[in-house]
Amino acid sequence: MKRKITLKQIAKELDVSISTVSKALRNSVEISEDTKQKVQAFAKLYNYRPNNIALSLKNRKTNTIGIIIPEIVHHFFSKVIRGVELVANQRGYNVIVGLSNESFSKEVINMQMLANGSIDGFILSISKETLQLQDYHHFEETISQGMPIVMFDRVVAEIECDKVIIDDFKGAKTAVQKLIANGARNIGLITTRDYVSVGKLRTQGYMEALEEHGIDLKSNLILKLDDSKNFEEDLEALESEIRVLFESEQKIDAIFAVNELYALSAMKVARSLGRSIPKDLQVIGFTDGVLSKHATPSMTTISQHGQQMGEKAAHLLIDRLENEDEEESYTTVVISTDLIERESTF
Amino acid sequence: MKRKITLKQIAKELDVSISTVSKALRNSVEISEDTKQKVQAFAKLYNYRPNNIALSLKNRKTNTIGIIIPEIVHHFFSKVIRGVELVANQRGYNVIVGLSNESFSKEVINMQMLANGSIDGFILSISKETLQLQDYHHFEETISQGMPIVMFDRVVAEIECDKVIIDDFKGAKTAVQKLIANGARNIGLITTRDYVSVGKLRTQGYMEALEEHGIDLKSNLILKLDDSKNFEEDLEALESEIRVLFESEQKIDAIFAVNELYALSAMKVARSLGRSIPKDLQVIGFTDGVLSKHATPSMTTISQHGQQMGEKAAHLLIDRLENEDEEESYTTVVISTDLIERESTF
DNA sequence: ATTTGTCACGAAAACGTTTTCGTGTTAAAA
DNA sequence: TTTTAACACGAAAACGTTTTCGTGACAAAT
Repeated sequence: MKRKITLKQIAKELDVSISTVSKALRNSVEISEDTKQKVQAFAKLYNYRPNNIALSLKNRKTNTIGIIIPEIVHHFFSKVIRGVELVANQRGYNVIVGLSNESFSKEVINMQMLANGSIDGFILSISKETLQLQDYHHFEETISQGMPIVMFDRVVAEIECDKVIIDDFKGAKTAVQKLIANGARNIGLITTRDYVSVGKLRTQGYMEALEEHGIDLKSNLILKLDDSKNFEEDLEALESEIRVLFESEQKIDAIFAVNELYALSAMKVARSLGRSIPKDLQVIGFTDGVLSKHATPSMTTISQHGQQMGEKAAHLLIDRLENEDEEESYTTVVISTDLIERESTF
Repeated sequence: MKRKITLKQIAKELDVSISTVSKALRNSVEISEDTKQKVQAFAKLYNYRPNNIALSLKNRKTNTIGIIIPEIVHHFFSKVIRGVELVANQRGYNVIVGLSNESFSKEVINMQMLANGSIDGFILSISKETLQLQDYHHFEETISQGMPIVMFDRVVAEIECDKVIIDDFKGAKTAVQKLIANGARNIGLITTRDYVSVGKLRTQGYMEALEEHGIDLKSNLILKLDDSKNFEEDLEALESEIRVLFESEQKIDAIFAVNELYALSAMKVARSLGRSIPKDLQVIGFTDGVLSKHATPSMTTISQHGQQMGEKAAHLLIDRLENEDEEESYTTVVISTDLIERESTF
């Protein structure tokens, strides 16, 4: 139950000044070999470690980065955290997490809690509610106080900062092109309402792929779901919406879904309607998830490379932190997606 | 790019002392109404917030808790984090995460990084390697320095601290009892080697359930997998081990698996061998996961209630932090498991 | 004998707070 | 008029570091 030992205690014990102890421990030339040895031995014995908080205060630098995400129980986001933690640790930083739970106010509060000196910079992905409200003042405020932000995945053009995204447009287009190449002509799209930028871009990718192949866009084949509903908790609702799509559009021969759950549910519903996958219906999802991999049949997906995004975001942030002044220009890094072919397509 | 404003700056600007500003902001009776108003208005205008680091140093309290887990890309652990974050935030604490990646040395290093003043206490689940090495000196050291630890899920009797666990023994027993009640008599067990405590307990629960029903334990029905292999990356290996079990023990009519992946793979292999679920084979897994829920057929499981564990752990830790002195007795909280019946059993 | 220089160390400031303890001013009580 | 009390505020210490700038002792150079 002994408290951690401090410089002051070592100094008193050895009958030298605090400064001498500090210098001795950092091997300063100002201190005689004798004293150094004495101090270092004592410090080792008592397992002295400099107090981080004191250092943070003195250096005005915490060596800690804050990450704010909408949800942690989510394969993609936890992969991002893993990436961030990995490079943060490598480069001597800690990671402190805040969850916005997709709520604007929790996002704001969490940022305020951390922005008061606890961290040196943010890595974040914007909550759905914030995207809907389009209220970004907390980001602007943070940045104007000299605290850098790196946004990933869900970003927004209005805020100038470093960003790490995937090419949602191109990824979606690739997926749909694949379906077309495999012979599909009536490709359904299961997507969300448009306020989340990534959903919008994926929808556009879908449309462009169709157009390039001279396939008319049929709005009946597009199912726009209200993403504010928590379908994870109410699979019934999700599946019944999808069922309606399949029943009213019998000729659908492929599905592109903007996330894993939608794609999986589409497979499930299709099978329950007696359609076999991929023979009668090919499916591609957009995700990084575990469901696609372990589903039966396993699902072809567009991978998001969450960990890589996290790593890149961390590097961007730390680079900026450690090159004060430097160039003021912000970069947007695009992580390329991959088409992971599995059993739900030919 | 203006730095955050400090008490000192406000004081200079308003031509009063730092103490006056501090007191005015905290509504001290020592300060006249006039001055209070003036100071508070100014502070509001410049969006003053006390610097957390300075407060931490002064109060010798960071209001931050550290959580060390073996892996974040894992449904159970991310649910625990969510629980921890939830109550931590409610009670005014931040959460800083460290990942041990199942490695002893990373666990030690991570704890050292955080123990030097960055946090007030730990919540952690022990890495596999640490459990194997049985080297717990870093926990003892941390505790002896007056920093409380709460362990969850993977705990160890040697260390005295608060713990949050589930009743692995009883959960497993319940699962097997259910299978027996459903008519199964040749129940296979898919488990891990014994060094991870939870695996051992679940295995014991399996055995006791059999014994109570007078069913002989046949060691041929038990598949012990080497958990150091990363089966998530090598499904083939996992499935082929399970296939061997099924092929050599044709009479198996039920499977109890100690985690989600094993259970799911068992279902997959069984189906590929032409057996239908649950008619020919019933399956119960032990988990909190998303795979069980979304599998086809969906899987009956013993739930671990990860979020609840996280919440409880956070409460235990914060209670201890805020009731210094108090009772020195440590408690072990057992979170009850539930049998979640789905389609893989009758 | 005086100056110069090196050596080894200590004092103090600074980071941003909170809090204890004065202290000068004014009004009320003796 | 003198003592007391309330009032409103400031100085300073403390939390644990690092770093700048002295400074006293002693040896070498003049």
